[in-house]
Amino acid sequence: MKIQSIRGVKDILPEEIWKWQWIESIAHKIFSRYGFKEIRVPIFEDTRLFSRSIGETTDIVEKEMYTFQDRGGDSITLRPEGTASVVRAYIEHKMYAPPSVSKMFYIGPMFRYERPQAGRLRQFYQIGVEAMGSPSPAVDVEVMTMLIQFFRELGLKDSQLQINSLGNQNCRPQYREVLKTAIEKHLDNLCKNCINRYERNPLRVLDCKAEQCKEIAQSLPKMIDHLDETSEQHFAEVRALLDIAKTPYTINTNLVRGLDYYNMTAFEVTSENLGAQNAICGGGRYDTLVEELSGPSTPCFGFALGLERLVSLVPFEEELNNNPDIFIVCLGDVAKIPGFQAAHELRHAGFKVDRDYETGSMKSQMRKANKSNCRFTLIIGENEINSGKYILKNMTEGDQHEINSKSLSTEIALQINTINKPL
RNA sequence: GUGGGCGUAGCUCAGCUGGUAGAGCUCUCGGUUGUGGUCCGGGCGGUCGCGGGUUCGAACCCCGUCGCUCACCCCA
Repeated sequence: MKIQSIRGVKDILPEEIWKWQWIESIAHKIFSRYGFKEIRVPIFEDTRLFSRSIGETTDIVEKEMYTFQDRGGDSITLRPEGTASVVRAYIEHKMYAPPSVSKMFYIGPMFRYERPQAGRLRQFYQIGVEAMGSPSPAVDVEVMTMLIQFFRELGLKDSQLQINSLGNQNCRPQYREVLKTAIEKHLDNLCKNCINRYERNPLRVLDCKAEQCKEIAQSLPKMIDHLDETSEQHFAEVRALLDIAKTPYTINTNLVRGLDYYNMTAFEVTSENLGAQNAICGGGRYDTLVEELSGPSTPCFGFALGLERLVSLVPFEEELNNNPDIFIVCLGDVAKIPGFQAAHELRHAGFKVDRDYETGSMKSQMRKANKSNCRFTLIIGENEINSGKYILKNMTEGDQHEINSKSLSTEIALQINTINKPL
């Protein structure tokens, strides 16, 4: 029986891995400008870490986690998101000790048991950013601005930053009640899901996609009209700083995050070119999570973005594929050893070298050289071996030169530098 | 968990009201000595997802099954 990959997972093949590597390198570059350093945390954790942080009654915890018992009988879960692990590590390593803010990012796979669809896999990759230790709105704005700069650097055009405020423990419970009473009047006209949400998580009614609910949601009281003084002040400063940074955004009063730990600033970046799963990035402030996981009171701000979705949006221009500098063509058995030696020498001299391991006709080997997208082909045959002069062919121009086989790498470097731009 | 669409060559797909399978691309070989890309010519390649059923006959109709995909839910 042929074994194939598990439902909802994907191989990232060599021919497209450069896209991922490129995006990741830009992330490193931009994030480091803002003082963020990478952290690598385990992909599985004590199940309780996620149920406590994400929220017992969220869909993720209730029905989407890959949870199993290990051989010691402990309940283990493949991480469905990254923030919980970073917070756990932050507490475990007492990273709150130094007086500065801890700024970290991570890149890696997450796991959720859902039905796969466009832009949604069971194993998917996220880049996440966490700034831990400051309540300042400047942190919110720096992180969001960093994100926008990252997207710009990637060449993304159609993405849109939406922000909202979710208030804090002070004002949100009150708002929740206000909202429930308001929804109650419309119960007959809401979709089935929203009737359910009314009880469990009334804020979710606000971002329902059903037409009849959208209309009703417009008329419902807004969180931002029920903020307490602290939240109100914070939200105002966030907007002011976004303006100063000239970071474009829109306020979406119906924006709600799906994880329980968010408060105050919440945001999403969406794109129309993604299909139904149009959120490319989501995040916000989570000021109480560290405390809830038994750490010291630590206000934080963070986001996570979906790499598969990002890869599908980035307008990759030139192929940054790792093509060989030189492809070696060997003619006949006499050229086998000299070809091997040439490849060896050139690689040690720092060239990217590939070759054909079979000794086919020259035509077929030249075809392979062409397909490899190499810049030069080194031809070694009986004549070349006898004369001690190999042939170096420029594959873009078509011209060729003799190269002394005794000083291959230095002569090739010279040739290449004089007739073409340096490798 | 619920619904829609789809499984035919390595890839993208065609195949009429049932008559035992086709194209393009790729690959491969060649177009006189040892030179790629373009062009021209030849060739390789498919138990039509799998299992049943109807039929003289099934890629096509029916049932089941597996897989993929999109959407709902939820989320990145």
